[in-house]
Amino acid sequence: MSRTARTPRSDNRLPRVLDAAARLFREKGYTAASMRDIAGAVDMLPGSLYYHFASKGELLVAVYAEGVRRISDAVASATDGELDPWNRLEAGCIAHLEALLEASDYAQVVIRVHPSDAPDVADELVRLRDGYEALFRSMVEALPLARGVDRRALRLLLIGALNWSQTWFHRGKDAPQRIAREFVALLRAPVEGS
Amino acid sequence: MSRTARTPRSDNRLPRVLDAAARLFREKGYTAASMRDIAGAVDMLPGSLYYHFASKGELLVAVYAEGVRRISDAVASATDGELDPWNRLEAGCIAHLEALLEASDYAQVVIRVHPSDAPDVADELVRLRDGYEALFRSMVEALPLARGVDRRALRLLLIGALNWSQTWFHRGKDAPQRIAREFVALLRAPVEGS
DNA sequence: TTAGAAACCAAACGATCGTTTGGTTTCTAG
DNA sequence: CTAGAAACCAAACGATCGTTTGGTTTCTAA
Repeated sequence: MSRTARTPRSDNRLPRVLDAAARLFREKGYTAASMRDIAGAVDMLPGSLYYHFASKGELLVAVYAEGVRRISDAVASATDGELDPWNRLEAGCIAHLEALLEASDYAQVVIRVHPSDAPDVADELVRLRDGYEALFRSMVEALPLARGVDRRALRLLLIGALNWSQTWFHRGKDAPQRIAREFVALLRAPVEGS
Repeated sequence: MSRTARTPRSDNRLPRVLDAAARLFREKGYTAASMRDIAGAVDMLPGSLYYHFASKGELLVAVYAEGVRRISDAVASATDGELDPWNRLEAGCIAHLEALLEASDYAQVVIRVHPSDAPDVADELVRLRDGYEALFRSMVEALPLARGVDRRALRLLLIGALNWSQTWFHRGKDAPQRIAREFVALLRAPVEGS
C-alpha cells in the first residue's frame, strides 16, 4: 500500500518525450541537445519535463536503459534459433549492428553518448552497458577455440569494431548484415595467406 | 611581401593554450569544456583566446590536427624499422594504442570528440581523421592475405577495435602493448579450434 | 632608442542553459 | 457527479555560454 501510487493517465506523453530525447541525443549528443529542444519536439514547455524526470541526467538514463533493452532483445531473439556457436555469434552481431546503425535511436544513444558526458549519472550508464555486454560474453564463451586464444581479447575486438562502425557507416552505401558477416568471417577463418 | 606578417613573440602562450584545450576536451568533451575553463587553466581571460582563434570550433580543429599529427608520427616511426608486413602492422597498432591510451591528450581528443559535436567544423575534422587512416590503409594493403579476404573489412575491424578500447581501458590494469599484440594475433592466426 | 605589432586585459553583450515555483487543466476512479 | 491526483502551463530564476569591443602592456626589429 504505497501512499502516492496511482495509475498513469492514457494521454500520457512520456513515450513521445522519450522518443524525442532519443532522437535528439543521437543527433546532437547529450550536452548539445537541450531540454528546450526535447520539450519543443513534442510541443511541451521545458519545465514540464521535470514532472517526468528529476533532471536531464535521469532522462538520459531512461533513454539509455531503453536502448540497452532494445539491443539485448534484438540480439537475444536473433540468436534464439541458432545452435552452432559461430552461427549464434554471427546472428548476434548482425542484430547488434542493425539495431545500432538503422533500427533504433535509443540503441544509437548507448554508443554515441559517452558516460562521462553526464558525470552525475555516469556510474549508472556504465552499469547498464556492462549489463548488455554480458550477453556478448556468453556468446564468445561458447565458441570452440584453440588453446591459448584469449577470449576476452576476442570479445573486445569484435564488440569494439561493431560499435565503432557507427563513425564510418553510411546508410545505403553499407549494409549492417554484410559488415557483421565480414567481421565474423575474419575471426572465424584463417586470415593469413600462403 | 605579406602585409601583416610578423614574427611571433617568444612569450607566446599559444602552446600552453593548446595543451590546456587538449586536456579539457579529453576530460570533459568538446561541448562541456568551456572557453572559460580553457582560459582559466592558463591564467588567461576568456576573450583573450580569440586573439589566437576565431572561434571555439577552430580551437578544436587546431587540437585535432595536432592529435592526428602525433598519432601519425608515432605510428610512422614505430613501423620504420620493421620489414615484415605483419610485424609492421603490429608495431603500428602498438604505437597507435600507446598514443591513444597513455601518451597524448591530443591523440585522445581525436577519438573522444565526435565531429558532429562541432557542426561548424565537422567537415574538417572528418578530413583530418581520414588523413590518418590512409596510413593504416597502406599497412593493411601490404599484408599477404588469402584470396577473398576483404581488406577493407580487416582494416575497419582492427582500427575500430583499437579506437573503441578507449572506453574500457584502465590505466594499470591493461597494457596497450599487450592489447595490440592480442588483437593482431587474433587476425594473423587461425582462430577456430579443432 | 623607438615605432609598431604582438599579446594580451577588462568588461561587458545577448543568448541560452538546467531548473524551480505556483497555478491550471484534464482525465479517471469511486 | 465529483473529489483528487495526473499532467501539464506560464513565467521566471540565476548561472553560464561563446563572443565582441576598446583599451593596455610588452616584446622586438630597425
